[in-house]
Order: sequence, then structure tokens, then C-alpha cells
Amino acid sequence: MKIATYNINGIKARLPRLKEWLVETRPTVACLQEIKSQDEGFPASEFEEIGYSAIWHGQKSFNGVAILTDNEACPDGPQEIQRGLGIAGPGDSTEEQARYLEADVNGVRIVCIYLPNGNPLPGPKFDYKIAWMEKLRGRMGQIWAEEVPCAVVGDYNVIPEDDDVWATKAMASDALMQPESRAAYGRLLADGWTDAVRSLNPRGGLWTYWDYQRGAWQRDHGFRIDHLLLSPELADRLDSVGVDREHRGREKASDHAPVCCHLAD
DNA sequence: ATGACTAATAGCATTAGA
Repeated sequence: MKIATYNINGIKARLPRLKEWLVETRPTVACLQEIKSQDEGFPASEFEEIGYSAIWHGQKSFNGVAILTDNEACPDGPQEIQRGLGIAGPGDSTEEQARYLEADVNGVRIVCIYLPNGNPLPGPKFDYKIAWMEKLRGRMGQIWAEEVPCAVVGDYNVIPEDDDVWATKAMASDALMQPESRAAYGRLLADGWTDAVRSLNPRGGLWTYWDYQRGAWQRDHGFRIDHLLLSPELADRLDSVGVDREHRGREKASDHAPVCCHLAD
């Protein structure tokens, strides 16, 4: 079973690249973030054409998550369990942002997340990020208690360690590597979840995001914020991980690269 | 100290991202 996470930065703008990536790499499950599409605009038929079923949780302009499954490997498709964590957005809005989607796929619980960025800080957006992370931790605790094999994957918007960024100085004041952000991420690992990429690359130096600006891609100025967290049963089955770096360098690419892990059957 | 680049939406600029 191959599980992938990919922040696509707009499903309309990315559709040709996204389909190309699915056809070339055929993940069993693909979790997408930042679809930036309303529910009625989601191009489900485009994915059906290449043998993928999908569920999605969108909103206008921003955020939005989706889970795609390979029809051949997953004849039942993704079976939705829950959407949203029940946490209001920052400021006066009581409306929840589309950042969480949970489904069962072939007996494995798949959680697709788009964690709030948190900039600028300090402020309501950073507070929202930290609150969202605690809400996520609560839900992960519930799933843990169910003892169902589970992968919580997505754009965490957290640079976990100093060797997960090309230059710590460049990002020091960013919400992505504040002590509070790292501590909240660290609590998930302390709870027993395994960071799949880190576990097989303990020396760091692997990036999943490169800014569109300042020639960051050409200079390899990136960092690691897209993560795959595995419950113990899945961590025991972990064979390999990978970042599809090459797809970041293509024409009209997302600023994130796909990240995937392979689990033994 | 600031902006850079990209996408979405509503326009002919703004917001958000990270």
C-alpha cells in the first residue's frame, strides 16, 4: 500500500500536473491539500477517467482537502468517517475551515489534514494554529484508542527540526518553526505516532516545499512541512519513503512536492 | 526594511500562502 500526501495549491490550476503524477506513480491513496475549490467544482470525473475515486471537503478560494483511492486496489473507495474537527476559524468567524477529512480505506484509517499556517505571529492566526493542533491531537487520541491502523498525513505547516530547513535563520521568525509549533508536533510523536520520513532519514536534509520566490527551487532552498504520521501497526510495515522532487521542477508545478510512504501488505 | 511568486476572486487590485 502506497500512501501519498500532496499540497497541490489549487486543483483547477494543477489538474494536468496532478493527473500526470497519479498516472505515473499510482499511489494507492492520495491525500490532497489546498484544493481551493468549492464542493460543487471538484473535478471528480477527471479522476474517475484514470481509475481513482474521491471524497472531498472544499470551500471557496482557500484550503480544502481530498482523499483519492486507486479503484483497482480499493474497490470500495474511501469510506468517509468524519469531516472537520469542529473548531471555528480565527477572528469573529464561527465558520469552520475545510482542513480535515477522515476515511477508511481497505481497513486503514486515512486522515488528510491541512494544518493552519499560523502567520503572522503573534496574533489570532497563530493562536488558531496552536488550538487546531491540540484539537487534532485530541482526535488522534480517539483514533488511537480505537486501535485501528491509521495514517495521519498532510501539510502540517511545521518544520520539526533545524535540519528540516535549508537555513534556520531564514525561517526563525516564521510560524512554521516556532517553539510552540514544534512542541505541539512533538507531542504527537511523544504520543507514539511515527514520522515516516524522519524515521528512515534521521539525518534530515529532505525538503517537501520550495518557495516560488527568490529562486528557491533552483537554489534548493526548501524545508520539510508535509508529513506522514503512522500508528504503530503501520510503522511496523513501513518499507520506504520518498519525495517526488522531480515533479516540483515541472512546468506549472505546485510549490510543494508529493511525499509518499510504502507499507508492506 | 522591503519585495520577490502564484492562485483565486472579483476586476483591472487584494488576500493568502509559507
